[in-house]
Amino acid sequence: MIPEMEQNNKRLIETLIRGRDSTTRLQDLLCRKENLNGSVSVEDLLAEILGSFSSGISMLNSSVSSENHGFLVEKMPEVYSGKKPAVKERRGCYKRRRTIDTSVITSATIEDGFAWRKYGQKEILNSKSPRCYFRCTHKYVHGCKAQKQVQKLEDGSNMYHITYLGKHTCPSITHHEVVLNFQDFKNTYHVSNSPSTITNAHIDPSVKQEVDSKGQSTDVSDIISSANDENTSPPLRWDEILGSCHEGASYMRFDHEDSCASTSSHGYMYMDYLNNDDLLSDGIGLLDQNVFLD
DNA sequence: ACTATTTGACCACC
DNA sequence: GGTGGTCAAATAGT
Repeated sequence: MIPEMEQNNKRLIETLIRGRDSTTRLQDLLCRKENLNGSVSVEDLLAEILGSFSSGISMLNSSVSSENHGFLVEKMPEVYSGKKPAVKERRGCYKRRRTIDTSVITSATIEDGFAWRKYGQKEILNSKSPRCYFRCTHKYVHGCKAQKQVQKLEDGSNMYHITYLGKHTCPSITHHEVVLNFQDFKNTYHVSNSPSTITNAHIDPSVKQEVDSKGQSTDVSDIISSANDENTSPPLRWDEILGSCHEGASYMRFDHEDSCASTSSHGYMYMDYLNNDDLLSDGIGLLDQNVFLD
């Protein structure tokens, strides 16, 4: 990797870590107020944010530390080709991977911005929660070998233990993906005092794809745009939101306005993951994670 | 019709 | 032989 790029990535990681730590402190403060008036759990929202930070940091860390520039190149053991058995009788005849690039994180959400397809679920000995197995949606299209395993923690924290195996090699995923996701997140973020319920929303994949293709990057500390409604607070800076406690902010909302295309959308990103205790047993794959286009 | 998920079976590894 | 990772037929969803 180019030293300057690596330096920027390290700075970004530090920024993400700082944001995560600030959110943790905010979580500690807000949790004492015990959900005074909300049907929406502030704790859940904060846990979601923390999960996003953790995932991003983890992915960036693995990317920075890789000699192969992140997701682009990966060495896989010869024994695991990923090819289907030639004949039906050979079903299940494969070699286990033993030396593979893995990273492990604990996150409040299974969402990480990549497109996954669930291919298996297994009850694990001495574990109440099953382990779910995911592969990259683009496995057969682009030969992407990325996989992940997800298992819910048993400590009642609604956290997930996520193991990533291999790296994304599919063309739609680039090293900058995480940064751009983060930027998209940042550019469309504002805080409102209005009461509301959490619903689910997804950014239009085509819009996202277009943003990705621009490959542009801006300073994380840029002023956050504000697509206001009548109850919206004054525009806040990203570092103001996550670097300090914003008193009175009762929920967080995303508005998506695409400056490149003539489309816009708004809503609450990924917010309905956390309140669903049955995600794992019912199939995490039910979630719409197909963010990228083939 | 096509794609994604579920789930029982198969098989490598310990 | 037990456990965990993967396959693939059946099923569900769009």
